[in-house]
Amino acid sequence: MTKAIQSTSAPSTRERIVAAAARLFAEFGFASSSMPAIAEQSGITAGAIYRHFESKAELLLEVVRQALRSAPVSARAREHGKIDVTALPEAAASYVAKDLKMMRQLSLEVHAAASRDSGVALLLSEYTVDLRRRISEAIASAQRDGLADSQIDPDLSAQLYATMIMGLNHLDTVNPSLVGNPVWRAFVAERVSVMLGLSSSRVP
Amino acid sequence: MTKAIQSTSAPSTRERIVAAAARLFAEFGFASSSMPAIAEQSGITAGAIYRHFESKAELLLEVVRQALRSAPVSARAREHGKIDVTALPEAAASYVAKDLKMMRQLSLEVHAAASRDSGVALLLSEYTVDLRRRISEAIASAQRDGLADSQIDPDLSAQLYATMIMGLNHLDTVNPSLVGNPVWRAFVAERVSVMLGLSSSRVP
Amino acid sequence: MTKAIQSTSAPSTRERIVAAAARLFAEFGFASSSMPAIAEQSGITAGAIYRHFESKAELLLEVVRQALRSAPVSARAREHGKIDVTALPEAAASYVAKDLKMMRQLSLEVHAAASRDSGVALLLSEYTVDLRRRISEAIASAQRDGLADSQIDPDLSAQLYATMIMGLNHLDTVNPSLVGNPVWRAFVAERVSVMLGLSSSRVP
Amino acid sequence: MTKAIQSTSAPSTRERIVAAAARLFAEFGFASSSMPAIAEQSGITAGAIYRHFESKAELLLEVVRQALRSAPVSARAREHGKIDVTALPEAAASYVAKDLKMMRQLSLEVHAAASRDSGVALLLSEYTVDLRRRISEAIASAQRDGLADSQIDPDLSAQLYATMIMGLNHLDTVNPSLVGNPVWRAFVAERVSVMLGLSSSRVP
DNA sequence: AATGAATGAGGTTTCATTCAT
DNA sequence: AATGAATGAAACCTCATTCAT
Repeated sequence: MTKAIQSTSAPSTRERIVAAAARLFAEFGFASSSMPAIAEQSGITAGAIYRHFESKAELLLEVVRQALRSAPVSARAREHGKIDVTALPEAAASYVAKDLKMMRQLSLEVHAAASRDSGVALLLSEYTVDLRRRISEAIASAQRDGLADSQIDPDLSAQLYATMIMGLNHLDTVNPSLVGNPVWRAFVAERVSVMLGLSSSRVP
Repeated sequence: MTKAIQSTSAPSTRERIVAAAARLFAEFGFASSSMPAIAEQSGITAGAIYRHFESKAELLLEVVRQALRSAPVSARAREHGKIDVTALPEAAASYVAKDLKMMRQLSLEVHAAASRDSGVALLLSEYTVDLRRRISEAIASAQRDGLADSQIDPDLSAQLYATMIMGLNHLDTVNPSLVGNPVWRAFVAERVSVMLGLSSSRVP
Repeated sequence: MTKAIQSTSAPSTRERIVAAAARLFAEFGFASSSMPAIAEQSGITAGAIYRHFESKAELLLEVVRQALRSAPVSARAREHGKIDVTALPEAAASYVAKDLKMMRQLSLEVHAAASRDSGVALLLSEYTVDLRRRISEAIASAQRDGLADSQIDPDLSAQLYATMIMGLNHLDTVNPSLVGNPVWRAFVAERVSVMLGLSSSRVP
Repeated sequence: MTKAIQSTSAPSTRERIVAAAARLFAEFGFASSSMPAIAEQSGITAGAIYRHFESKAELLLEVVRQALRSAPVSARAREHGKIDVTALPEAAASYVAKDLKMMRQLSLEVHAAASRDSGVALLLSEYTVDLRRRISEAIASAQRDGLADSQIDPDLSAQLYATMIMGLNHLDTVNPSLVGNPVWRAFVAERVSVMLGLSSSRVP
């Protein structure tokens, strides 16, 4: 209750720092986002950040934690407890939305950071391993229900799904004109569906 | 001809600089790769780099140019002139090879750089636009020949193919255990084939 | 009376601050002992120190005051009113005791501070001038009683005695293996005695 | 030869840095001497120091090395190879000279640094151990020649001599009025002689 | 009396770049 | 073509101190 109220009321300094850092990390990358710049965006001084985070690396970890918590897939999963396999294609397609640009860039930055910071790597690994398992289970369950092609390995399928999502995070760089494009969005959903063996494309 | 000879003989200083920069950019990122570090890896001094490149940004451009030139897809395309659509799934699958780790990381770094450096963005855009066009044409051609599902938009298909490849570049971070895994490799090829509508997965 | 009770009961915050500061100054030096570190050792916050001391320099002064008050030589002198010359060699020798390490280090830090802070210099000067005068008088008195070689200038002798004590403060750095060594301790007492002309080393 | 010439010709940047650092360390202490301050005294920028020394700690080590090399006792010893015991009292007395103030302060700072920096501690230890051994041997040799009281342990005597010298380094703080005072100087020489058992003060 | 957030200055160090040699 | 010294800016971080609570 208190939490809910806080999240809508004026953000605390700590929250402002994390938000500013996330924004800057997404836009300029971790290495090119200076503590003074983050401080300025937070309305405080660089030194003050150290009242809230031990180091820049610690701040990065918090940004990563929040980013993972608010990722579209995990958000949906949290609500429903179990992942609904029929929602997967649309979940992937939702990554092309215009207003998720910062989320996409931040996601890429998180992955880049993971290959350079073991703390981030651990966080990300825990997250992806868990998510992959749940997607895999959802697919397997769908296969048992006859809703998905049971010839396809669920684990690898989940992995390929995650791979595609990582690819979609590059949309702004690879083809900005498709950002927010509804035709492209529908196309992604439909092809991912086929890729996962969900579409009964084999009806005569 | 001269080039071919040079590439097998002892590399010139310029080549050594570019190779060192590519390696470091891939491993640590552009911002975290210092000119002294690049120089050291090249066997020279930081100041000497400026005899060959005007600035660090210029060096980045050259690294990007060479990276694009040696990307698996474009390499294949250069040889055959036209892209063979049936080779596309295997080309994508080849991205999971163990010895391409640096290429994958460099590819990601190039895309990250593109979102921050307009020069890199231009180079990358020219490259991807051209590649996408050729893939699109290859798919369209295959469709006319009855080798591919003609219900699928070739442009969007090419785009999705490129997206998947970008996703595959993240393999080392997302699931290192799959790197070089032949089962995964075959799976990727097969599912990409389906995704592009190349497989006659429709039972007779 | 009140003091005596306090010194055995739980120490006041002020006392804890001074004790913590003395410990840290002795170990790391004044400049390298931060207010937050002193606060932490005192079980309070840095800001709280300023309720008790105007500044770090003021805190240093108080530490110096207490250090001078509790120095072995001055402590003995306070008790007996007058200095007993025959006790001087043993007083010097007592500086090598194992449990006085912190006192030695603090003494050195006080002297170092004196050469950089005029307030400390004044305090130290008052202390040493007074002490030297009393030692000198004790020696002169002993000379009149035929207990000391009267050929030796009492003032310079007192000065040399103080010099030797400063040297002994360096024992931990100069030769840690001698700390607490009883042979060394006896040697120091005996030689200082000779140095001051107290020993009738002249064979009859 | 070349060295001798260099030491009189214009000093190199490195030499200027070390000299400036020694001066500042002596006056303000290591912790309170900033790299910008050292740089300014050397006529360069703070960053430039790092072309010559890896870190501030490394610079300290070099300052210590040179300080030990140019200490009066070691200088004398280097010239003559062996230490002449009859010169010891005068060597100690020479520490009170007016123009050695910086040397005294630097010596104290070196000892202070030794208790906080293991690198310095090692350097200092090697130096003092060696010096003590040679003084001890000189005393023992003198005892065999009947020039010194053979009742006195040479090792402890050498130790006490070193202790006295450390005490003399505090002259500027303890009693500035004695700096350069010839009477004091003679007194020190005479009493140290007695302390070491060199004076035949026992003649009837 | 004490906390904890904040500031502003300053600390060490790195870096892209220039230039005399 | 290359070195090595140097600069000036900027990086991360710490600290003495203040102040609202």
